[in-house]
Amino acid sequence: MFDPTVDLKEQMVEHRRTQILLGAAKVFAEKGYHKATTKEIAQAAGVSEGTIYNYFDNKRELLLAMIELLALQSLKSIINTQPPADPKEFITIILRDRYQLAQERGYLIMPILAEMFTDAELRQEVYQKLAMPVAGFLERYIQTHIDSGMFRPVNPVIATRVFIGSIVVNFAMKLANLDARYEDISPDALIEELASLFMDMLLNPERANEK
Amino acid sequence: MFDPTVDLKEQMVEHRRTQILLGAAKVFAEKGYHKATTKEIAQAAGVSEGTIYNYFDNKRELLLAMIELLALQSLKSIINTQPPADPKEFITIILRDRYQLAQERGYLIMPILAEMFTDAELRQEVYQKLAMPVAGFLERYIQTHIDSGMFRPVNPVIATRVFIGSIVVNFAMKLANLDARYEDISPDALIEELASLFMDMLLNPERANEK
Amino acid sequence: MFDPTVDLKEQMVEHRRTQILLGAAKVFAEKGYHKATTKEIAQAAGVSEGTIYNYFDNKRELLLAMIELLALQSLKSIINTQPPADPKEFITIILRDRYQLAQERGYLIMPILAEMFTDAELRQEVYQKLAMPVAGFLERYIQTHIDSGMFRPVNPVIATRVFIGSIVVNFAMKLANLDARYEDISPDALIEELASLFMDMLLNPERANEK
Amino acid sequence: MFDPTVDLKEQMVEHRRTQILLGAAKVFAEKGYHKATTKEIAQAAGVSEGTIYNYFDNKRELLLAMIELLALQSLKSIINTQPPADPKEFITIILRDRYQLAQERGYLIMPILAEMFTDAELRQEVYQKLAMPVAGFLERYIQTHIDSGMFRPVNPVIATRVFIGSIVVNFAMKLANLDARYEDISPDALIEELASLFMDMLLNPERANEK
DNA sequence: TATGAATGAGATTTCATTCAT
DNA sequence: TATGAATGAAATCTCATTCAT
Repeated sequence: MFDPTVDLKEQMVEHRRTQILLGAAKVFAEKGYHKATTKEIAQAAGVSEGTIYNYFDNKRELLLAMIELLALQSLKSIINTQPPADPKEFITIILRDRYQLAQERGYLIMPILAEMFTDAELRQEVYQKLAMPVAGFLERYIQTHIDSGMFRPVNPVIATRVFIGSIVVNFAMKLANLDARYEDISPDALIEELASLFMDMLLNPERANEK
Repeated sequence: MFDPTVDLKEQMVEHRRTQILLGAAKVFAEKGYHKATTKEIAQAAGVSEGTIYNYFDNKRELLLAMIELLALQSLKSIINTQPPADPKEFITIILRDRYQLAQERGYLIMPILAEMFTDAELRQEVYQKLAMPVAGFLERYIQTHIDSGMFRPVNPVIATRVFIGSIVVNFAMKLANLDARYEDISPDALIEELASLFMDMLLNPERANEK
Repeated sequence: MFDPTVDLKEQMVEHRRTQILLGAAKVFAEKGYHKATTKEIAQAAGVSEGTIYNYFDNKRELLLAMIELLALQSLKSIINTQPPADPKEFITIILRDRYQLAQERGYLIMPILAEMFTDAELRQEVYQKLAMPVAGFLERYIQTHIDSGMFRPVNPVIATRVFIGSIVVNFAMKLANLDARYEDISPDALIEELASLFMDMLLNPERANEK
Repeated sequence: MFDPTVDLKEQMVEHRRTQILLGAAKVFAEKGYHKATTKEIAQAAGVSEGTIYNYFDNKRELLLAMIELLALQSLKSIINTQPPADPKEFITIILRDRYQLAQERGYLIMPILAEMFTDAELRQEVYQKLAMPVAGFLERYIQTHIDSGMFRPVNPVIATRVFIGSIVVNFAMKLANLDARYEDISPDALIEELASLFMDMLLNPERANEK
């Protein structure tokens, strides 16, 4: 039996969840998870405190649900890209994409990162859902190019984390206003420099001559 | 006039502060800053709750004081080292030293890192006191070797953050048991791989021939 | 648009505020402001501790709100009275009214008076809201009768405070069981004696002959 | 056996008590009894916290002891005065004396008065030791003059409290900066007005002619 | 289902008092 | 006797969660 009201209902529930989640994200970003109160979240989401508990078991579930939300947005862009043949060009595309994501959604990820350091379960969750999909994609890309002889025989797992750590720290520096010298580096210049460094790190010098 | 009791008293005060700080560090590491209660901290430190407030103005000061404690321990080893002539050897020494620090004092830094994402003032504090001293040292080292022609003309500020980001993420992976594949990589192998990657990234290929 | 629920809600809020305020008054009267705990106040008001803070920002606001409550009750009776022509009769009415107020609401004013000696802001508040309305009324009354020649040309500001000080101290003596001799003076006798004293103080002897 | 050291010791003990008491008075006056901490009192008195407890059982004893101190200073001047024959002159002397006392030692009496409203035992203590000696003296003075026919046959107990209440409230107004109009009344003018009011209240009009 | 007032456990912090030196 | 560090009970206030409407 086909019951269209079920779908409609599900849609409405999903819509409410997202509405609450976005309210929570806003407040988490401003105050951090612990200092955000459910009252503030309710206000930001435009619902009452009680309603939050109709859609989420407790405050922590809001944080966990935000991971899924982020994962969705984080992967959408990166995975579907058809990699260009030139690795530097590809890395530049990825850097641009991640920089944009950091700029637009950085506030969403900050409270999650903060809690990761304390909460082992959350750590697992974030690693599985947010980090691994991207990391795995990069690992495979590196491995492929090692096999083809274009990249040096580096450890792709480690090299991927070098890549991730480098961009996380550098983009954080650029966006957090902690070091005045980053103000003099344009986003494009930063991306170009990082891409160059990675290329020098990865490209097989023997093959480079062929080019 | 020489008054030895002043020194003695100061020593005792310092000792008590450290005792309380270590208790706080223990509980912060286990539960995170926000979920750590002053009652637990007092227990862990072996003092009463009231005593904490004879040495620190409030709970947050415990976190701030931990930064100083860490900064002291963090810098002691790295700065006083007389860099060997071979850059790879030098970087390996640094990596080994940081790995040991991460292993031994990682638990101290986790709650601080967590709060950094929420607390802008703490962010500044950590950057000034913990990050910059090490980063500045590396920046100067890189600059010197660029000037001598041994390193490529990279941006030393960015390259330093690549370095820091890479080791933070890789050491975190190794120590946090998040990815099973890191169990198969020995600390030495990890350090060797990272050193190699950095060398490839930094060494001037033209000068490399001279060697 | 007419929305009767707004009024209803406001009424309920007002009712709860009063309920809590009366609980606080009870405990303040018994123990004084500082020794009264929010736990006791909550019990006396029949609500939980948390509920107090849904209606008042902090403990001190309870004290401040009590001033308004008192001011309302204190003024209601005195101002609306149409003064009789005979001053002694009028003063007797006022004394009776104040005596009754002291008897019935004295416990409300004691903790406020106590805090006045410490808290400059409260002092201002009480003077503006409690003392001045009554004092101003008396001052004007005295001035009018000076102008008409019935009262001597006394300073009405000072005379009013003589009046107020006299009845505060005498009624306090009568009600506080501090001096056994006041037990032998009936309220009516006390009021009559005070009225006589004030009349002797204020009446113009030259006009008195006319009578 | 005569032992001069006992006296010396007692003197030193008395001196220390007074030293501590004056420190307490200072802090009580600034912050009120409840907000004054023993640490502050110790500092103000120039002793350690522990030492306070060698001379007083607890914080409250400091307040009780201050009553004795005040009683001593309060009575010294008033009782030993040989009353002049003219009542107005006498009352003026008393008013001047009390005004000076209020100015100089008002800060000592404020915290005591504050606690009186809460603490029944203190109320008794203050009434017996501070109020009654002065009140009794006035009562006897009034009674004597009633007997001699110079004063009306007023109730001396009540009239005395009228007197006390009047000067307490008026002097408080003058000294507390609560009412701007008191700034325009000089102390002498205030005393003169009060003396006149009391004379009108008390003097027997029949005898007044004799004068 | 939505509301938001009520709850009360629990957190931080203060401070009078004690007591070993 | 003087000290002042240590104590820990107790106080105020917050806030996630519940539940009657």
